[in-house]
Amino acid sequence: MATEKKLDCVILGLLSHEELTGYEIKKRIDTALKYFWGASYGSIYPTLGDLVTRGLATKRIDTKSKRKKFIYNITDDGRTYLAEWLRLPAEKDELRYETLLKLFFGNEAGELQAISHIEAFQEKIEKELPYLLGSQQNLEKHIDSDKTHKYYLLTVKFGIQTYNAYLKWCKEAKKMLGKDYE
Amino acid sequence: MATEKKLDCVILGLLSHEELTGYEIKKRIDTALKYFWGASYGSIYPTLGDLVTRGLATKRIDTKSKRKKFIYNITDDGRTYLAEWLRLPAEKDELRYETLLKLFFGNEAGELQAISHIEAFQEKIEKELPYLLGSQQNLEKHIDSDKTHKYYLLTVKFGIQTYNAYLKWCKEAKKMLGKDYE
DNA sequence: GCACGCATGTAATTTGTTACATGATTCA
DNA sequence: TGAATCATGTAACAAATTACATGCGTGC
Repeated sequence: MATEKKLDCVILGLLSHEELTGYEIKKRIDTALKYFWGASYGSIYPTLGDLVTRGLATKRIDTKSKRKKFIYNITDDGRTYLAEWLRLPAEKDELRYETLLKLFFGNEAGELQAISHIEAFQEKIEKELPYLLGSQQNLEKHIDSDKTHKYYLLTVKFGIQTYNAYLKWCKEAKKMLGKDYE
Repeated sequence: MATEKKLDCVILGLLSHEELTGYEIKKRIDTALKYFWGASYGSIYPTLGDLVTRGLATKRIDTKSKRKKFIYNITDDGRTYLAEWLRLPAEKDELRYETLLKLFFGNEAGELQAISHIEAFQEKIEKELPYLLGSQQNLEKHIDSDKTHKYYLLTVKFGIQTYNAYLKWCKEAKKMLGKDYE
């Protein structure tokens, strides 16, 4: 992969808003960032250790809860590092859709198979869209309670806009493949 | 990465339509597949060697051209392997947009920086869209000359649909960040 | 004569996933 | 009591990028 690691910035970004455990970081990534970023425990915990070593975050044992857990905080150096990265232009926006790959080579497999790939894709989108719409509603309701909400909302709206475009394309594509009915 | 390698299928897919050299494969990926897939020489050549070892492709020296070059062909086993993969549902459609990441954490950097990220994104899209529109025109003109064209067109239309949605979002996003003017 | 595009490949390095390993707490 | 969720981490492995290394052909 070697495109320059961004997980450290992602984690610092999350920590810039609130202190979190590794487990909570994973949850944030799997919910709020889900539509445009991903990461596994196998990369989160080592990166967290790294950030502490580099002085960009601190780790402390939680005393309040009964469970053994470690709470991470961003340091001033961490904030500087994050700000620096945020200032730089985005290097890479990448889309990797296996569905499109299978469609591109669709002639080898025939129309029926192509249609079934499109329908599977469509179902996935239709299932996820309601969550995005829910997020939008929620964020719009509490837009003033926290300054970060506006930025979250921006990314949610991106998801909604593109998902609607996907659905429009699905219909068009099925029509092109001879599925006019229904 | 470990998500199960797909480059072998991508290459077989390209070879299913015509015989190609490694160099040409790279070019196809950088043009036709550009909007939803990518690969470098460092992965293409080793994979090509692999495919030959596994009997899914053959390699022969080109005698016609003056340059030293190797032409690859798909075998019957290769076609079977490709068909098998095409039949299976897509496992992963992934989007990784650094722009959205920077926007999500935008509160740390402020509105002006957020706007400049959006504008950079918008410019990139506006620059690429004409190529997609050109491809669309071309493919629609010659849709009947080759059965594969219909499938290529499908993916091009996907790109156009999503890029237009992106542009719509850019406007909306800038408005949300207080850039009403212009 | 020289720059650009054609053409092939390898090695080091990066980054990340998956699977494994472990164990506590909460709730039904 | 047993399942689900909370919680942390490591090790083996996979996949791909970047940088390096090399050299021919063509057109200006």
